[in-house]
This record gives sequence, C-alpha cells and structure tokens, in this order.
Amino acid sequence: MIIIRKNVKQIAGRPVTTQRSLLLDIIRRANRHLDADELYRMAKSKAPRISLATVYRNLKLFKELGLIAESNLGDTHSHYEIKSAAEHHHLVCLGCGQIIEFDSPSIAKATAKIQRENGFYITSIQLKMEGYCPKCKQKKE
Amino acid sequence: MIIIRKNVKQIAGRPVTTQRSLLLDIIRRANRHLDADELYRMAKSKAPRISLATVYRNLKLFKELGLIAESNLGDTHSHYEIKSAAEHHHLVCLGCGQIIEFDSPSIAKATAKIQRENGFYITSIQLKMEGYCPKCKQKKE
DNA sequence: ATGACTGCAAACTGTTTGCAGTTAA
DNA sequence: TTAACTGCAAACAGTTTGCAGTCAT
Repeated sequence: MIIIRKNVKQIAGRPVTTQRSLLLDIIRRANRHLDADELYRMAKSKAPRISLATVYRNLKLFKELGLIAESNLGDTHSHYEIKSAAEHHHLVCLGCGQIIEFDSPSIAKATAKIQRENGFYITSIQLKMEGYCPKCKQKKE
Repeated sequence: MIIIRKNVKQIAGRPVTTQRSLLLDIIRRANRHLDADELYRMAKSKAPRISLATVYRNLKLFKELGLIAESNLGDTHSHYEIKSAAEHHHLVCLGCGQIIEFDSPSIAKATAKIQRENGFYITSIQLKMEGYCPKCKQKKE
C-alpha cells in the first residue's frame, strides 16, 4: 500500500515528526475506533522503536487540536477515531461487542434545543446506547 | 439525622451487611454523583474500618443489580448515582466543572426511533454534552 | 454450618511524567 | 540554533484480586 503524504508540512502548526504523521495516518486509515494499545502495536510494526508514551502524548495533542474524538466505549479505557464533519453516536452491543455508529437528525435537533434552553455553549456530544443487537437479542431469548 | 432501615432484610437476594446497607444508603441520600473515593470517605466517617475494596466490590454489585448507574463524567474515573425511574442526561461545564442533569422527551423520542430502526434492544442510554455554561462562556469572551 | 462477605496488602491496567538525548523548522 | 520532540523507565491513579478471617442467614 502506497502511503501518500505529500503536501503535509505541518499538523496544525506543530512539527511533523515521523511518529506523529505515522500515528495520524494509522488513525485516519483505520476507519474504526482504536485504543492506545492497538495504535501502539500498529505503529510499532512500522516504527519498532516508537514508545507508548509517544502514542499517548500524540493522542492528547490530536485531541486538543480537534483532529480526533475520544470515547469511552468499553468502560476500562478510551478509544479514539478521526473526527469527521458529521457528529455521530454509538450503539454498543453487550453481547458481541460490535459498535454501530449512527447519525441522527432527531438527536441533533434535540441537543440543539437543550443547548438553547440551558444557555450552554456545547463543544461536544457523546451519546452511547448499550443493549443487544438483533442477533444477540435472539440468542438471549 | 435518623437513618431508617426497617424492613430491609435483603438487597436483591444478597445478604445485608452493615457496610453494604451503609453504602447504598449514602448513595441514595447523596442525590448527586459520587466517585468511589468520595463514597469511601463518607462511609469511613461512619464505619472507620471499611475498606476501599469493599466500596468497589459493592459498587460493582449494585451496578449489576441495576440499583445504580455508572458514568464517566470526568475522563479519569467513574461516578455513580442511584438509578431513578427517569432516564436523564448530563451537561458538563468544562469551565467550572458543574454537572447539570436533565431529562428530555425529545431525546427519549429520538432514541426510541433509533431503537426501532436498528432492531437493537437498548438497555441503557448515556448522553453527555460538554461545553461551557452561561457564566463560563461569558468569562471566555 | 456455610456461602457470602470483609479488611488488608499486593497486583494490575491504563495513563502520565522527568530526564537526557534527538530532530524539525 | 532552539523549541519541540522522542524513548525509556519510573511514577501514578483508579481499580481488582488472593487470602485468611468474619458474618448473615
């Protein structure tokens, strides 16, 4: 697979180190939620000397820069994914662990209303619904 | 303050130990989110020999029994509160840290719709919105 | 009597930090 | 050149676990 990294001279004004662009690249390509350790192992296969501390430091940076979103999908540790334009939410199946992402105009409307009513300036919305997907629901019955 | 604990012979079929009922009592009376350490310290003032492990073990039990709800309000550790009939959500102010709870019929409608559309059987909904409350918003301007 | 509980201390996991050396701009 | 980065190892916070003893039923 060819890695295209032309014209990337900076990451939001920060120096582009090989580790940094590698990490962001992996997250971009993953197209799913990664946790710090997954990301670390994936990065390590390309850059064996990279450290877990660097992974955490860059995740923190990416988050501050608004490039990625953090979510607590399991309850033990965080997951990260590229922030796309569309705000979306998560359905977590307690049976098989699959995570379904979805976007919902009705949620967007509802949250906008809450924002107005409370005078809050909202910067992020995290909606997680837990339950059982159709397959696992059936298994339980 | 008089602690009423008559007629409580069991907690969902589990033996009622002094620690257990004390802990549940504190959570019930708190009427707000407690973290494990707060709960531990509050319990310790009544039962000095109680251990943090017991707090965690019982929080886990209460959660399994559906008596309390866990949420990740800060990002470092969990908070717990009594599960009331009404599902409610959280607005977290990133400025002053205050947490506003709210209930929203429009959210309830939206999530019910998602449930139908996805064939999911939903057991819990956690909505967290982060941002700035009116006061902190003003300070930032 | 006995299974479920408790306190204690030690282990474990996920994350952060201090430091000395390295690198992008 | 120099501020920002990196790897490493050690520290840290929150939580869990093994064990021997205690308690509710």
